[in-house]
Order: sequence, then structure tokens, then C-alpha cells
Amino acid sequence: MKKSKVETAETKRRIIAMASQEFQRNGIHATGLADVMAAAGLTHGGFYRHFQSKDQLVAEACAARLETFAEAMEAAGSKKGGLGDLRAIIERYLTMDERDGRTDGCPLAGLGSELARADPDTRSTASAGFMRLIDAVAARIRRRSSKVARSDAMFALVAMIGAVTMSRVVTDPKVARSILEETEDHILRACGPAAKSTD
Amino acid sequence: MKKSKVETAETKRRIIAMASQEFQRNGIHATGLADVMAAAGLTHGGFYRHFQSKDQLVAEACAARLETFAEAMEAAGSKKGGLGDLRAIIERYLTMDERDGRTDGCPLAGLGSELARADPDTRSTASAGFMRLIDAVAARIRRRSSKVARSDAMFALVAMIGAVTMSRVVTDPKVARSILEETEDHILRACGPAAKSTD
DNA sequence: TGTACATCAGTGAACGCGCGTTCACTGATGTAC
DNA sequence: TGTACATCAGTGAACGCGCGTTCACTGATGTAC
Repeated sequence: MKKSKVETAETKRRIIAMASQEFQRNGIHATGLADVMAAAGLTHGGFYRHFQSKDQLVAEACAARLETFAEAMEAAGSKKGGLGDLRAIIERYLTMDERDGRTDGCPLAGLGSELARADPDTRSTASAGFMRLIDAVAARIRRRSSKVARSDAMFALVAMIGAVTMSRVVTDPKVARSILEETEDHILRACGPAAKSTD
Repeated sequence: MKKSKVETAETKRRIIAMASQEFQRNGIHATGLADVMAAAGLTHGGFYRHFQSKDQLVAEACAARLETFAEAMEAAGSKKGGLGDLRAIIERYLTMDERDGRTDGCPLAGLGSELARADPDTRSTASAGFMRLIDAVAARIRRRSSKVARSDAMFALVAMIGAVTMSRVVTDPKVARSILEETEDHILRACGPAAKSTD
């Protein structure tokens, strides 16, 4: 039962989408290829018509999710017009919906320590996504130089990634919420329009 | 070959120490019990004389490493006398040695996304360790109220955890170093003695 | 203090299971004539 | 346009492997007398 090129591409896209969802929910190591293929409505045997290895799927799923997530961030930050709103981006990231997996979450927070041990391809992909997110955030920070804005954006991102991760580690939802809220306050104070700065 | 109580306790301590090391290096999922037992100089069969399950080992190893790491932080922050030095604590955390596993690393950064999916016991243990680290950092931050100091300390910690995690994801060591250095600058600016604050 | 016995830390083989990967096969599709 | 054939996406069984866990066994220890 050969499929048309369009169908084949659509199937591959669906496998990647399901993989990215399962990895985000259960982690990379804990997600089996059979789980992913079943979620895509296929049997596991067909996997190798589309990918050379699980590692390749991990890299492509990571890239796809970073793409989706970066678009969501850029959209959230552009709603209010002008240079865009830093607060809107941060509020989209630091929510209980993000913590509890009710949004298309950030793979850097969801898979951070697993990505740190992933193969070079996946880490390169994740690095590129990180840089793109930095640019998206930096575009909403007004500073004398773009270098300073990028530095502030990088800091805001690592703080958000750490905050979402720790909000998930912590068992008490109230503590989780306060981690997210306090982080938001601190980032806005450090990087918002009125922040003191070295520029 | 029954062992004395002292020997048994020492063996268990050694298993936990080796486990904490292997988990930190390779991740929880990727570390097998046989690896841990071999590192402790034992065969895998004896594992269940000391633990009920791998989950229990994970919880105890996490607790042990957090204890060690918190002590190292407290010691680093106390060297220079007085209330202690925030900068010394941050400098101990945000180093390439920490990134590359040449120190007794922080399990919150090393295992973050895996801990977020761990069983409740392990997450409770990790939460308690996180709170202890917050206290250690807060003790080096001068603010009008201890509540504000704790809030600043929490923020400094999530930023450091995110920074170390991302410094490991990123493939280029120069980028990794700059993430660590810029994060240090930003935290000192946000939480250091001269920081503007809401208190 | 000396003897007999119960305890139990540690060994190493074995358990069932799920993993990533391979493969012979099927049959609808795209292609060549 | 119609026919014959090569392609290849997807199936489902099978592969070797390592996992967490169990278990019968060993033998040095602690304990009871």
C-alpha cells in the first residue's frame, strides 16, 4: 500500500507532532517509538520508512516544537502593537497552564536536563531554538544597544526556564504558582521598561 | 556472608553516593541498578537488601546530593565572614566546572526535567532541598524583610538552575560560558547589595 | 568462655517485559511503454 | 488512454538486549544457652 508523496509527508509530519507531544508529556527516555506510532495511528514497524533512528526523531520533534513555541511567543508579544509587549510574552510563559501541560509547552523547560544529554544534532537544534527565543524576547526590550537587550532577554529566558522547571518539581500547586508569579515580578523589574541597566 | 550493622550502613551509604553520581552524570532513566551496584563494588542482586525499589534509591540519592550541595553552597557563602557573600555563592554555582560535571553538581539543574516527572516522594525531597537552598541564598541577601530576601533568593536560584541547564544544552562552550557570566551579572544587579527593590 | 543456631548481606542465575531495530510481506501508487 | 511493472508506505512478527525485580543459595556474623 504505497502512499502518494503528499500523504507520506503528512504522515511524517503527524509522527513528529505526536512525538513532540509525548516527549513533552513523559520525557524522551520514557517515550517508546511504539507509543509515538500508535498515537499517530500507525504500527511501530513503519517508523524506519521516515526516520533513520529514534535520535533523528528526537531532533526533528525538538525542532518542530521549538518552532511552534517560538511562534506562540512572538504572537503573544505582538498582540498589543508597536514594539510589542514584554509582559505579554512573560505572562504566556509563566502560567499554571504551561506548568500543567495544558498549552503547547516549551521543550527547553519540559526536557531541559534530557536535552543537555542528547546527541549533538538535537543539542544544536535546541541551541538554535533558544537563540530564536532570545531574539523574540529581545525585540520587546528597549535598551541602548541590541547587545544589551539580548543579554537581558537571555537572562529573562533562563529565569523562566528554571522557574517553569522548578514549578513542576515542587509538589504544592500554591508554591508552584508563587514561583511563577514572583519570577514574573522579578523579570519585569530587571528587564522591563523602567529597569536600571548598564547601558 | 552476613555483615555487621556498621558495614551494612556503610554499604548502603556507598550505594547512595554512587547512585547520586551516576544519576547526575547520565540521568535517572539512563542509569541502571546494575551500573550503580557495580560502581559500589557489588553485584546487582544485593540491591533489594537495602532498598524496596529503584524509586526509593532515586529519592534517597536525590536527598543525599541536595544535602551535599547545600552544604557546599553554605560553605562557599560563609568564607568571607559576616552575613556571608552572595557573590561567592553565585560564583560557585555558575561555573564551567559545574556545567561540565567537575564539581559535586546541583541535582535541580542536573536532573530538573526528570525530577519534574519523578514520584511524589522524590519531588517532596527535591522541594525540601530547593527550600533549603533558598534559605542559604536568602541569608546572604540584605533586605528590609526576610520575605523579600527569600523572594529574591528564589529568583536567583531559578535563574541559576535555568542558566546551568541551558549552558549544558548549548553546544558551543563559549556560548555556555557567556550564559553563565551574564546570568551572574544580572543576578548581582537584581539581588546584590545595590539592587533596587520593592522593600 | 565455648558451642549451636538463626540471621541476613551479598551472589549469580533467572524472570517477564519493553525497548530500538530489522525484515519478509502486502498492495495501492506512480511510471514506462 | 490502457496495460505491465517497479516502487515503497505500512504491517506485524521477530531479533537481541538491558531493564527492574525475584529467588535459592552461601557463609560470616550476632545471639542464646
